[in-house]
Amino acid sequence: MNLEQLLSKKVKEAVASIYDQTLPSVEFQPTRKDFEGDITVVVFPMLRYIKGNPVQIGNQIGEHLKTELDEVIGFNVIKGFLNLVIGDAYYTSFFDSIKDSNTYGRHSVENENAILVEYSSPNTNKPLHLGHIRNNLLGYSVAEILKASGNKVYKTQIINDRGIHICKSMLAWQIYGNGETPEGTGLKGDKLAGIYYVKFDQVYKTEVKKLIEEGKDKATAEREAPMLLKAQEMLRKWEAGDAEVVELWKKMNGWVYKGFDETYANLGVNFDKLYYESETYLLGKDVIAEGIANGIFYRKEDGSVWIDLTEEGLDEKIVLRADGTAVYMTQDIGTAIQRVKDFPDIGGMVYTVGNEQDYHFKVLFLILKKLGYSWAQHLYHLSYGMVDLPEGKMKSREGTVVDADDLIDEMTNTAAKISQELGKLDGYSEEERQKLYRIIGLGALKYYILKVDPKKRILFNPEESVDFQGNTGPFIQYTYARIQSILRKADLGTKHLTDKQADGIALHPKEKEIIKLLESYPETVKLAAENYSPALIANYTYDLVKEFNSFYQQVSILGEPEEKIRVFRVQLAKKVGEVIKSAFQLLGIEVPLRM
RNA sequence: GGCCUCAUAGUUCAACGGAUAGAAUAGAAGUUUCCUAAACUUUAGAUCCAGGUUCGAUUCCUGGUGAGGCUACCA
Repeated sequence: MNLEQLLSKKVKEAVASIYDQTLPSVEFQPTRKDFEGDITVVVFPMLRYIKGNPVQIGNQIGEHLKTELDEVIGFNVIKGFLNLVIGDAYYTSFFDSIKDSNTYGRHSVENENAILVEYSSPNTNKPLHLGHIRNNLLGYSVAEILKASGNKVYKTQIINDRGIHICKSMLAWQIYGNGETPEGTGLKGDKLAGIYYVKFDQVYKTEVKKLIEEGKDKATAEREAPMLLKAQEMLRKWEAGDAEVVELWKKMNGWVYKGFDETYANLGVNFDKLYYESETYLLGKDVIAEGIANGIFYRKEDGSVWIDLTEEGLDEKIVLRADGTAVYMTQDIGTAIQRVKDFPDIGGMVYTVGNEQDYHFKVLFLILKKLGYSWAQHLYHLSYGMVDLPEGKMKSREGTVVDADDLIDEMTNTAAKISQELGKLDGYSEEERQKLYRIIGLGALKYYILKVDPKKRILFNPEESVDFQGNTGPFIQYTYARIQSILRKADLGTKHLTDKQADGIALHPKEKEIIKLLESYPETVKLAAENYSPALIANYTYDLVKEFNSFYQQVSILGEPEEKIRVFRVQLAKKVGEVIKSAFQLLGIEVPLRM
């Protein structure tokens, strides 16, 4: 039983014995810094059950707690807030109970059902960009947080490897590529494909312009440009299984996958299972037939199939075209069901997709619920805001994108520059340095993106880039590195304090704050999982680090004359380091031994 | 037009309906014989507007204003 549960029980007892009333719950909050005390009971909500003056009630409950519990050594009441002072002994013995745990903050698997987390899901016609980075970081981190809070997780992505947009880059390469290959040009495969996607658009636009000059109206010109007609022809051939087209498709996709794999490796994300749209795009049609039989869907006169969601406040939505081919929705219904066939223990799914698709997922989830799948109750759209540049929206066709690989390199270079200016890495080999620059550069980028609430848009200014000071990844990494330095010098060896020995220590106020923060870590992980929010973990870690830095500045850890206190402080520093590392793992950020 | 999201110091972010709205940056002023100064300390500065709900509203509701998104037999 933790402190809050214990206090909650005792407060209820107090209310029962003094006022003969039953409280359903007790509200706590950490005591504000400017008041004396460690944990605060909010009396106001009790007024619904107990008539009286909040100050008086607070005093009576406080008196009761003080006599009943050794942990509570004092209290004061201000307005409706009962501030409890908790003795050092509680914190030292709590710390003793967690200091040797290797898995502190990670909850053991308690849910039989697994959660499938989908993220990334790129098109295979162009390289990954900044928007994908946000998607990948969010998806990966949420998967890690769900794991840490006691869920089995499958990470997946669906690769959009078919369709007209894929044919566009294939076609442009076929016409203008002169047989270029990644090996021949030295370009990453995804970059090469991306070049021809842009090329298609240029040629297409020129053609459209020419047609308009020849007197066609805009819509007709856009529809009849030869380049587009050729791409459509290519798609028909692909769907018919034309050997030449399929081979080209395989070749170019192969290049792109290789390029993506490199970017994923650099970014530190991975997947347990891949789905390819080319293999799943026909799924879902049989479900539509079933749904028609059940009266969930209906067929219009032209043969197209729809669902009426007006009762739920939404529109009517098409689920199958008049010609019997699938739409996006059909496929998504089909793949969701397929995933549960592949992994029967799936009890829920998380879709990491940008907020422009909010409506789509609302509809998708509703349809799956109507179809009666039990897991449909636990679907979550991890929706995130766009990453904007100062000039506005990124447009891949116009080449105004921030490329993922370029950005990672740029961050690494900035880290190297700052690091060299500070000149702390004497004695490190070039290889070790490069590795460290990468850890720091990526740490800055990842933290910068993950600390923001996913819903909100991010304005990304490549010039100003990302900070390395203040509430940033490197700041936290730096603190971690300093702790490691302390541990190297402390040579703790076999020295350990027992519960009893530690009990005699008078805690520095900052130490108490640090232990309180450590105490709240497991709860923070749970909360982050419930809210699918890496930002909570990021901000928690920052609080912990800030508190530790402030402590570190005020007292000497290794220089403390009294052995007992020195050992305790080193152990505390060690634990802070472990929690930083653990929390950063949940964000997918590495932590350096030195920097 | 309809629907959805967002709006907090100059800037970037916080705040289960709780106390005097927290940080960071940029500004001003300090702290290195000592465990890593990528640090620490001090200082000034903000809830888009108008109503409502209640002991209490940045948070919930209504109406505005501003920004973005969705509103395809595209994915």
